[in-house]
Amino acid sequence: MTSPALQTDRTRLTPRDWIAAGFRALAEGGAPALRVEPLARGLGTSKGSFYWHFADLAALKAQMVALWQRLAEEEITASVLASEAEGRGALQALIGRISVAPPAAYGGAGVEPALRGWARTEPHVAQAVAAMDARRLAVLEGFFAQAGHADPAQAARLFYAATLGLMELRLTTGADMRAGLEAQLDALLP
Amino acid sequence: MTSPALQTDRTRLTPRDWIAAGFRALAEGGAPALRVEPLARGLGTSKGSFYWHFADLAALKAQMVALWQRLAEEEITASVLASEAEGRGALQALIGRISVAPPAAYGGAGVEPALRGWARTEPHVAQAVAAMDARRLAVLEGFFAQAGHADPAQAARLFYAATLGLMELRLTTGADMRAGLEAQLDALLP
DNA sequence: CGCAGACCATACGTTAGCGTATGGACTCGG
DNA sequence: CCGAGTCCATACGCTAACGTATGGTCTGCG
Repeated sequence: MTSPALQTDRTRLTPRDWIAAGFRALAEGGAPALRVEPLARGLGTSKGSFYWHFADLAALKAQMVALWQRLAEEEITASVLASEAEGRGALQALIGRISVAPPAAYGGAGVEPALRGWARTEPHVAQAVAAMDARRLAVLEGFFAQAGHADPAQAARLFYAATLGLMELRLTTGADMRAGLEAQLDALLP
Repeated sequence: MTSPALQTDRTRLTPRDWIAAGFRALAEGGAPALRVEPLARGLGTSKGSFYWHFADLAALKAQMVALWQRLAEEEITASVLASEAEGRGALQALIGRISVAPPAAYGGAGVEPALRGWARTEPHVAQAVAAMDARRLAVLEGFFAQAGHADPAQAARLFYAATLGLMELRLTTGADMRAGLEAQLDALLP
């Protein structure tokens, strides 16, 4: 990457460090864990650092949402481009991407559900999530149409709903994401 | 019902009133909205009343979780009993129950997603949700087995995941719960 | 070397909420 | 009518966090 020091160099912090810490806290403890002083303690620093890099807590939250939107959007375009395959092959490629826990270094696997929970309290986040849902559904619908499904919109809704649900179930029961998605695809594309 | 005054009689409050208010707040603003003084303001009273009926905030939360467990369990047994039909008929009856927003007067439609979000921060809730997931999956598996599905466990997982996902999507896009569930059933039982 | 700016620590003042304590008010049986 | 119990209001001390203000430290550049 182009960043000189991607993680902490033990002394100076960058805004990205705070954002990464924010995603970790979000995945761990949900939206109420996004507080300045606990984050600072977690990073072994003080809030003086935080308020140097950010105007206030809302600024960090806004940047987190913006980053999530960028990453999720990149996931979509990457999926579209990577799947030169037509029809079913594209969907299987997509499954590979989804089941591998997208955001990786930032956040991790639990970010998406936590962010959806966060959306319940902050309208700004709710709007971002709603927009992303619509976006993803549109792409999925295209895939299912290519694959020759009779009702691509319905199939997209079901596939996406199952994806969200399996994410949830991975947290309570330890459901296997990939196997579930493949089975769902088999059910929808007989 | 057997309750003498189910809602407020404008002066005296009961524990159930506080619990109902708690579910409304939970559905509205998520777990962080479960605070004593805001709840009191919402009920037009003071926290003196709250601490008369409950030892502390944890007590209210515990009773809320307990009540949710009872109601959800009743939903399950009602579903099992109500569906004297075998196989597919039982599942269709179940869809009718699910899509109608179970908890009704308490809470409402948004309670389940909010509670799942709440589970992320409080282990007590997480355990209750995990147990309920396992319980529901077991019942669903039985239904799919009766309906003659080849892999009832997988089908149950997918149907339940789709249900959870459609709940989520109802909040962002205004997805139609019942139609989605019926379509999912068609996909799983060809 | 020495200063300027970037970065962080600390000490405030303020707010929101928790739980307690204490003193009403209202009700009902005697 | 009156006391006992039920239910609520208010005031208090406490804590955690917010955002500000101010000073300290380090680093590179001139």
